[in-house]
Amino acid sequence: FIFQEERYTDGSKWRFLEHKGPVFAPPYEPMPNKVRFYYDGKIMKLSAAAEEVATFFAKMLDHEYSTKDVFRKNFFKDWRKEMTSEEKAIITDLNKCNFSEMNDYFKAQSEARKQMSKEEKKKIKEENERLLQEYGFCIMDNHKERIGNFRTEPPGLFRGRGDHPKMGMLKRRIRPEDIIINCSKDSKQPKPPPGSKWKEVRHDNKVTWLASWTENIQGSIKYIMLNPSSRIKGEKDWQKYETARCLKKCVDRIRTQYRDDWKSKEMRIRQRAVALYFIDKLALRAGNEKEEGETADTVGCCSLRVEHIKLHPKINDQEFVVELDFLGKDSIRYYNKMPVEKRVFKNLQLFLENKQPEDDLFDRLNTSILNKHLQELMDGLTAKVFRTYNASITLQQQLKELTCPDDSIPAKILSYNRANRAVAILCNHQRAPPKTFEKSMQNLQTKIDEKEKQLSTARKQLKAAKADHKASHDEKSKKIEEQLMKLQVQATDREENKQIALGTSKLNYLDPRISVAWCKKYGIPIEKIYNKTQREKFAWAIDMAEKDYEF
DNA sequence: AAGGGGACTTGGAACGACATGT
DNA sequence: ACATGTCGTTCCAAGTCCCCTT
Repeated sequence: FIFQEERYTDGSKWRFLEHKGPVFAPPYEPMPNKVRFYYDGKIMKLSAAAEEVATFFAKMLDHEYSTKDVFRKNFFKDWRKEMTSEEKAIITDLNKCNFSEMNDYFKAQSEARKQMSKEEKKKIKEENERLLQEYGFCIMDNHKERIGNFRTEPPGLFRGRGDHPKMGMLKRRIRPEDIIINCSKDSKQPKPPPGSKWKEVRHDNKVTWLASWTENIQGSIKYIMLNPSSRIKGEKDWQKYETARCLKKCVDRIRTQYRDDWKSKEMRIRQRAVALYFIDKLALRAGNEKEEGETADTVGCCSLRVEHIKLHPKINDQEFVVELDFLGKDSIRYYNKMPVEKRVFKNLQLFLENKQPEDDLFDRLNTSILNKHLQELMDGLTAKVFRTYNASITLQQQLKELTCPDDSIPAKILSYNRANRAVAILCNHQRAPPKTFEKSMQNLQTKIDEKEKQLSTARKQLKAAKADHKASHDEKSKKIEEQLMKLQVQATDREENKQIALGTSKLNYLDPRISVAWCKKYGIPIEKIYNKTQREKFAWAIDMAEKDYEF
């Protein structure tokens, strides 16, 4: 079995680790003299440090970010820290700053890049390939593995998502002195760039990362880790789905228990049981507490507040309807209105009693309490396992329900995408409709119309041919029919997918063995479902799953 | 139990390369 | 050859969960 050979029992992740360290962002290149900055209408030459930060803002001039108050305030504050005392004395108002020549310059640069000749583009591509070959791989135990991100993040302005209090702050440049290297003692250690030193070199084989640094916005640690195709990531992924399959075996018991707990005398147990019901039924995230003012105000299950929920004893013929409306991860809105069991409803009414909108719905619960309880119900069980389990089981059920054995391959793939879509909707994976959506739908419709015309012409010819007892045009009609059907399927698929993002569920929630088995069962080439990168990530599953695999 | 640090997974958008049609 | 749309890749933020300290 592919993972067994290298598993360690003592919690260590590897015995040998060798790599070249990260690639750093290129140094700042000052603006050419002809590109000027104006303050209050007057030309002003900036010091290199101040100019660099100014260019970060200039690059974002066309973005909505740069008009937001918080963004501008944070930027200006951090920018001033980079100025000389002379600059600081003059530049006191961001509204009097004119970055437009810098902005034009970057636009021209990007245009020039597009206009480069084939040879120039090829040269850049080769240089990138060389860098990848040199720095993009490491040796972990006996394998050469691809590194996920071998570059440090370049400096720039922080762009949080949603209403982020830190948007616009300066993300500082990462230097070798910020980097902790992790590798094995007996490996050839990476060399810092000439004239510099690493912050530290350590040999910790209880972790999987190769290098790390502390980022200055939140003070959190960033890592350089392996690519999803690596053994270490694949094995972890496989384990994740095995845990979810474990839940499948005992989910009935757990559901019976939490339904029972809705009647508990203890408030904390009732809250735990209702929260778990939400996590199971609605696939909500756990909802850790967050430090106020440090991040956007978003919530998950355990951190839901009174203001996020409405109870309707009766609404449009339905009883006991719960309305949830809150911002979840990445400030994506979750909105759902659904009937629940009477007991759940009554409990929720109880939890809401005598509370203010900003109070916690589950005031006797947090993720740590919940996960401790889950751990007792099943080894390795945590809140997120429910999302994985419900996503994967939904895919499997939907595939069973939607696939018609006699359908053509495109029609079967539409069924697959619809099953995938059911999961994405469950997990609330939304996207902004693509900017070109309407137009591309129109184009597709034009193609369909043309194809229909072609078909009717071909059919007329066929009739004529038959009347003449000549050779049949039947083949031709069939071919056009097939093309038409393909286009129609494509249109349906695209329309249904307007605001749904399939990628996240496909990559993180759906046991790939379900898809592999489905492909084998219905003779669909795996390339139709997974692209090259995805096939590399899921190599273990492609290797493992037969057509009768059951999640 | 509270709080913070650390390691790892999950997430949508931006970017850029490539395919396709003209 | 060029423009345009599509799709894969990269980016890096934002979650989860565990562990340690107090």
